[in-house]
Amino acid sequence: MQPITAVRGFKDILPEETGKWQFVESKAHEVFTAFGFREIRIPILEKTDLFTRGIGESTDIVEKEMYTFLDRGEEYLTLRPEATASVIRAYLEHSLHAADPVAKLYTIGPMFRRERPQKGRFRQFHQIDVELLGLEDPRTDAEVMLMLVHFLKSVGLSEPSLEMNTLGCLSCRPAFREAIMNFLRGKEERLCGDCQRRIHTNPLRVFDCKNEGCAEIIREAPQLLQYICKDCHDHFEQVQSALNTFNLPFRINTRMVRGLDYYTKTAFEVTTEFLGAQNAIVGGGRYDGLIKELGGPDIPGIGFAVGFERLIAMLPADPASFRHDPQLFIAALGPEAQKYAFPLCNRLRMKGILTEMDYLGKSLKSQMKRADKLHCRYALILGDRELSTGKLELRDMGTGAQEPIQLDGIEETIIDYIKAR
RNA sequence: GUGGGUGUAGCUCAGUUGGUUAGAGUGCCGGGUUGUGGCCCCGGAGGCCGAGGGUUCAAAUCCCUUCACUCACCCCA
Repeated sequence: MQPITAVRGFKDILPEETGKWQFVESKAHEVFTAFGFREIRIPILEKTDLFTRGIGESTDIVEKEMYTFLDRGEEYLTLRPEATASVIRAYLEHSLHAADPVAKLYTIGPMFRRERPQKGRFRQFHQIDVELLGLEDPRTDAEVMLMLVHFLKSVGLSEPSLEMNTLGCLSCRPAFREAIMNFLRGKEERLCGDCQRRIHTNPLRVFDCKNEGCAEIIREAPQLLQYICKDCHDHFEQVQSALNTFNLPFRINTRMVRGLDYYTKTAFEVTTEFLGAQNAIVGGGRYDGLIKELGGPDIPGIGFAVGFERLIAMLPADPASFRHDPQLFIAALGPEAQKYAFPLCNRLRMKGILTEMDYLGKSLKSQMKRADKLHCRYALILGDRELSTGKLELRDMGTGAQEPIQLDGIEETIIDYIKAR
């Protein structure tokens, strides 16, 4: 019988790794809370229409990557491929905009896209998703990017490289799109196959084609900045000047485009060279038309999504700060000592001391080995001899120093020792 | 969806031109005299050599199929 394995592209996160996950999550809560964002938890399953309307029908995500199924022959449901649409759905469904026009929300959880797995890309992956709804002030764009970089630094990335661009808005982008299509017409045969297709689906994507021939052609193409409306232009300038007030380094990348249709004006990314082809660890931008598109009032928004696995992959291997090593190992010898050790062990745990003991009646040597393997800070040696004299041995596993401590009041003594370090 | 690479012990990998009971390191369990971890030494457990078929006296090794993993294209976080 073949054992059952996990589904392709779906990963177990083992105890060895979860320390890092908890660390990153706690930093996210800490930083986002300081900036006035509050957590929202939303379902993993949504009606399919939410994504076809939100993300854009002709995007790759919607066209071929969604886990969609017909629920009991009644309606189509989809495992969410991203979080923004769901957050906005919840925001509208509970009329959060009526209670307060400004909502600052974040959520952390799994997303699902049926792509071919590779380094940094899984079918179930996790995102830290942040959304700021109800403000179109360019300072909020800068503030969100500042918070993002601050968060990345606080988990240990040294110099996150922030790239930014403007994508224009619903009033100026169509004109630009038209200009690009005109420019590319007649040059089809010099473009790669993918780009020939893109001319009709999403001509802006030709800008970030890695094919050299396409890059050469596109170099002479019209630039968005020539077509952008005054409003978008001013917005872009003001975002930059706000970033400069924080001395936040950023690079303008006019070739950056976004894969989701809803983005307008500011778009940004944080990339890394350590992840191979999947180099984006954060993607985000403004989406001033999306809320209206999803049936709500005309409310602006901006947000970003951090690829959790990609971020984790950049963190140092296994610093002690991610681990939860036991503070004490009780090495009990013989049945009498065991009888004493068992309640002591659990009482200490209830006082918050990470305590382990042996249940197999092993030799002292073997118990000490286990204490060492678990990286325990102290070992408490408790045998019949100690029980009769009332003096136990407390061994510091780091230094090897060992000293007698009184059986009376042992819980308090141990707690004092552990807190003193 | 399209290419390339790889599947041998829990993990990382050897395994010659096909040739007896398939190896190492690491991890695990035990031991190196009475009750003390790390280093060292000794012993033990643990493999349908990814799965199925074929060639052959003989297959981990050659051929076919399939599955899985992985990297890249694509796409994106």
